[in-house]
Amino acid sequence: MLFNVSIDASSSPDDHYWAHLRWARLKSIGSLLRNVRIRVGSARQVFDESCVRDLVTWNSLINGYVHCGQGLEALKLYEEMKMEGVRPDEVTMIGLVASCAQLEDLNQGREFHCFIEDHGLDLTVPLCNALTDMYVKCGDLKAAESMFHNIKKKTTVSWTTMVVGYAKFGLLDKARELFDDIPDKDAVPWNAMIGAYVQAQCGKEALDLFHEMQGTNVRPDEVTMVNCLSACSQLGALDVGIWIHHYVKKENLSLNAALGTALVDMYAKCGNIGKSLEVFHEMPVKNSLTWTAVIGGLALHGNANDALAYFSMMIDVGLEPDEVTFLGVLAACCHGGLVDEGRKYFAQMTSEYRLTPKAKHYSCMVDLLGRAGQLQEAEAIIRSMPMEPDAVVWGALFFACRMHGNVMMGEKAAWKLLELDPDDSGIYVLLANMYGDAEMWDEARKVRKMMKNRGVEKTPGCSSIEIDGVVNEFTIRDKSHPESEVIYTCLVQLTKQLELVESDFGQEFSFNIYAFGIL
DNA sequence: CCGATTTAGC
Repeated sequence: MLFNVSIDASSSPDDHYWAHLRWARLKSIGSLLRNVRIRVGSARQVFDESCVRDLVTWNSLINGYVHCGQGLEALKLYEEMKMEGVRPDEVTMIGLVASCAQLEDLNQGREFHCFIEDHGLDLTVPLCNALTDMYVKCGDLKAAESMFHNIKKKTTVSWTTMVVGYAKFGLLDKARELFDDIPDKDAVPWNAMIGAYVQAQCGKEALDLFHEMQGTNVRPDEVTMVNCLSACSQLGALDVGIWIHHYVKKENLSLNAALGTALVDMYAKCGNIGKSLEVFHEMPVKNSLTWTAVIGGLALHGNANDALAYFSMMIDVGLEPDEVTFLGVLAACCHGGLVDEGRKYFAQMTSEYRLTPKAKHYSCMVDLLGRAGQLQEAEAIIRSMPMEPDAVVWGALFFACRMHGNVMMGEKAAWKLLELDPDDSGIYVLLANMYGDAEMWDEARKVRKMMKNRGVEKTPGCSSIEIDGVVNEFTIRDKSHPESEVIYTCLVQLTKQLELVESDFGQEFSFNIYAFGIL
C-alpha cells in the first residue's frame, strides 16, 4: 500500500520515498498528510510544487500544521490562502480556531468566531467543539460554557472538552458532575477526568476512578496508563505502579515515548532507580522528556555523576534540553556538592541553549552555593534575579546561613521569609533557634514574643507511611500507635546510625530529623 | 473537534 510508507523524521528521505511522493501528490495531498507520517515540512514542499491547490489541499496543510503543534505556521498559511483568493469553509475554521487554542491567542480566536458568524458559516458540532476548546485553552471559561450550552447535539468530544475546561479552572467537582453525566463514554473522557485529578495532585482520586473504569467495558489505553503512572509517582505507590507495568505488557500496549517516560519516572520516584534505568534502556523511542526524567531520577537518588553522564549522552544523541532538564542537572550538582559544574551548567543554560532560568533554577543555585559555604556568591545570585525572589530562594539562603553559622546574613534571609510568609510558624522557630545557637538570647526571646503576638499557631509535624494498604499517620511525639514503643526504639537506632555517617555527608541528614521533630 | 510523559527541597 502506498500510504503505508512510513518515514522516520530523523532520517533523510530516500529516492524510493520521493518516487512515491511524486505519484501521491497527483492524487491528494490531503490523504498524504493523514496517512504518511512525514515531516510537515516535506508536505509543504510538495504543496509548493503542486499544481492542484484546491480548498481541500489548503485545509489539509493547515490541519497538518496544527497537528504538528505549529499553529503559527497554520495561521501564516491562511494569510497566503486569502491572497490567492481561496474562500475558507468550516473545516478551514476548525484548523484556525485550533491554532488559536494552541497559541492561547484569545483575541485572534474571537476574531475567527466573529468571522464565522458574519459569513454565515455552518456551526457544525466539530467547529463548536473547537471553539469551546479554544475558549478553554485561552482562559475564557464563561465563553466556553456558553458555546458548550449552545451545542444542540452534544457529542462525547463536546462533553470532554468542557470537563477539561472545568478541571483547568480548578472546578474539579463540577468537572466530575459533568463527567458522570456523559452517556456512552469511550476511553478519552475517562482519561481526561483521571488526568484532571493527577493535574490537581489528587493521585488517590485518580487511581480510584481508574478502578471504577475497570468495572466498565471501556478498555484502558496508553493515555490511561500514563495518567495512572503519574498518580503512582505522586503517591509513591510502587505496588500499583508495578501492577500497571505488568498490565501494559499483558495488554500489549505500545511502549511509546510518553508511556515509557511515565514508567521511568514512576520507578525513580517510587525508589527503584535500577528498574527505572532498565525501562529507560529498553525503550525503543526516547524523547527529550524521557532523558529529562532519567536525569531527574538519578539526581533524586543522589547519583550526581550518572545524572551528568546521562545529560552529556542526551546532548550527544542530538536532543534539546529544556529548563526542566537543567533543574535535574542542577539538582544533581547540588546533591553531589559539584559547585564548579553547577556554575558551568547554570551559565551554559543561557549562553548555549538560550533558555531563561526560572525562580526554581535560582533557588537551586542558591542552595548549591550556600551548602558549599559560598554565601556571598549565593547572595549575589539572589540580587541578580530578574524576578522577585520567592520564599524558596530566601529559605535556601537561610538554611545555608544556619549551616555555616552566618547569623548576620541568616537574620536578613529570615526576615525576608517572614515578610513573604508571616504565618509560617517554622520560620520563627528556626530563627529563634539560630539566635539561641549564637547565644543571642534577647533576640531569640524577641522572635518568640513576636510569634505569640501575631498569634501564629505552631503546626505539628506530621508524616505518614503506607504499609499493606493502610496509611499510618504520625504527629510529633505521637505515642498513640499500638506498636509505638518498637517504633521509637527503631528511630533511636536509626538516628545513631545517621550521626555516624553525618561526618561523611554533611549535616543534611540530621537537619531532616530535627526538622521533622522526631527527636 | 476532546485525553498523555519531565520541574528543587522543605
